[in-house]
Amino acid sequence: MPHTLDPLYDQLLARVREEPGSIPVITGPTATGKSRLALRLAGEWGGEIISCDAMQVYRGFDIGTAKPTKEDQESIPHHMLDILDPCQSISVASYSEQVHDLLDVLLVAGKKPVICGGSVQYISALLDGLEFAKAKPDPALRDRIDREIASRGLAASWERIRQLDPQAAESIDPADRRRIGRFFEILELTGKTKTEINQLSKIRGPRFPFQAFWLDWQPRQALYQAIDERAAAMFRQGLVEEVAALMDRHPDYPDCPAFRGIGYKETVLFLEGGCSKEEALVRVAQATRRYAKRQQTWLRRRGDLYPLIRECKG
RNA sequence: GCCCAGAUAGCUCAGUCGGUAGAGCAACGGACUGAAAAUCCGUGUGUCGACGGUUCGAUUCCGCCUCUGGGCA
Repeated sequence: MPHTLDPLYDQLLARVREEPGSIPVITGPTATGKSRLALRLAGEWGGEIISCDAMQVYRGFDIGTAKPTKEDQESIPHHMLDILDPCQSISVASYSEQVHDLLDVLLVAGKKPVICGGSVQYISALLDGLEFAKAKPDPALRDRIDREIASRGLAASWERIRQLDPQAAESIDPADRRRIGRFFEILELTGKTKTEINQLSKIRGPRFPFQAFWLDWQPRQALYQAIDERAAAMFRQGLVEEVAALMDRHPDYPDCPAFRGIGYKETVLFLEGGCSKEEALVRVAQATRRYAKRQQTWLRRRGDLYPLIRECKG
């Protein structure tokens, strides 16, 4: 099992020492060992960890999100964990705002932050210094727009985007309900097209001197194996019990974003009698593998990440 | 031992009234600007179980063999 992270840690440390003023950012697909690396770095430095994970923000969602343990959190201060109830939602914009504010505070206090997590869109927003324009989503509006799209038809809705904003139409697939909806949401909220809004949310470059690392395993098959093992371990550690308790506490769980996380939606399905426990495990592992792949796709196109690759043989 | 049904992509299967084949899932690649662990797009050559026969031509029809499932002894 992964005790071979030592050489990678040495690389990490060496790079970090070369740029003393920088803020290390450790990212990569799930189950690669990011947290361990971050913990060790922060431990050695007396630093504090800022989690970059869209699911670990939820209180009570521990096993399925592979949240750092109580002991880890006691030994090293962690931020951005357990800040929301499962029915609240988080977004790139609010995440990056909060982290920017947090970084200001920590740096003034002379702390050494280490950012760590696999929510690559959030990481990207930080590294690029995206400024999000005021187009704050509104659930009621969203609901109404969804209904309108349903009655008008997806194709017709997309066609309307093409007329209003040809440039946006190019990056929105005609079958992408979510983005088509978001387009009209932005339009109603701001009176502007998506392209206009994106120009306002321009990339101004990072606000802090980040130094980003991409932790990954080679070949991908090895990572998949680790993912399968971790999924099984989550069930052994009591994922089902955790989810059952959370469902009890939140009767409106079907509408809560946290219950849509990997490991949670499958376990909910099992608890509702929709599949066997074995089937649920298979699905969790599968969804996690797909997720890891999407994370890699995202990271691959960035040119500013220092790779920390664990080569797995046999 | 006999009878029946199968054997086709990594998996589950469809199909070719004889002109060498296609779905779902997986896998792989990609997109992403306030839901992102989300949402969505693209990619299908595989001794069509083995050997023989019929045929211009067999994965398809026939024979035989092997294996699998079921039934009868």
